[in-house]
Amino acid sequence: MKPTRGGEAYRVYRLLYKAYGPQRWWPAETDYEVCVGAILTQSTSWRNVEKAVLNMKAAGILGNDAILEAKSAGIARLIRPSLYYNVKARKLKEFAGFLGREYGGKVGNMRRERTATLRAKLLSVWGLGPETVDSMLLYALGRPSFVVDAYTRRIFRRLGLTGEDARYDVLKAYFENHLPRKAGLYNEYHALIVEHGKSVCRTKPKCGVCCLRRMCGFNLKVPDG
DNA sequence: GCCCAGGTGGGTA
DNA sequence: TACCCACATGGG
Repeated sequence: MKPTRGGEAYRVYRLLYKAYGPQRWWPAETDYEVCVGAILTQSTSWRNVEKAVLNMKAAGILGNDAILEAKSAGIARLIRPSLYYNVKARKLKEFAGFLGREYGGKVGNMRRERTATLRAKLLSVWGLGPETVDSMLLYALGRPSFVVDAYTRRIFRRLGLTGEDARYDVLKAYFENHLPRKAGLYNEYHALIVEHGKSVCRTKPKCGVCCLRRMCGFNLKVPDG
């Protein structure tokens, strides 16, 4: 199917954009900070991630070499606000080891790789799953790799646009096959989904559908397949 | 007290 | 493949 701006996926995007305006993500100062944040935000609210990132900055360890040199226990203590701090300290070290070995410790050096190749390599790193990897690809490198998260799954299931138990790659393909392959669009779309999800769709609505469905006037069609 | 937060890895059947 | 659980804590 040819990606189009006329489909339901794009229509939902326009509704969200109208409701919340441009989000201009990712909230970070450097590409490296985006990657660190992508790991720290796993199953954690951004507010807590911010505290952890500030602690790392204050301690001067928000860099690849510094993370490699630091002790796991020391990193864990700093990132305590982001939850799961022991496993996340290991994840930061695993990522730093990978980046050091493969790309000289520079996020920018990953740009020489094709997206599919880089995605596969990042997924092979312990602690980096599809959402974390796609966040790095999209927000640190500007690659058009759609990020699927719990909000995405919840909202689009309630809208009836995706299956009840669609797997990550199926949801990702739904967006990438129904939208123009533009990083800027994916960037705003995921950010808008998170904004909507945390502000409105956090609790399960009594009607069982996302409030977006009301915004759409209940006229959304379920796409084929 | 209960539920959830921008997941992921490992174990089991 | 499909579940379950561990990781871990604070705020609504």
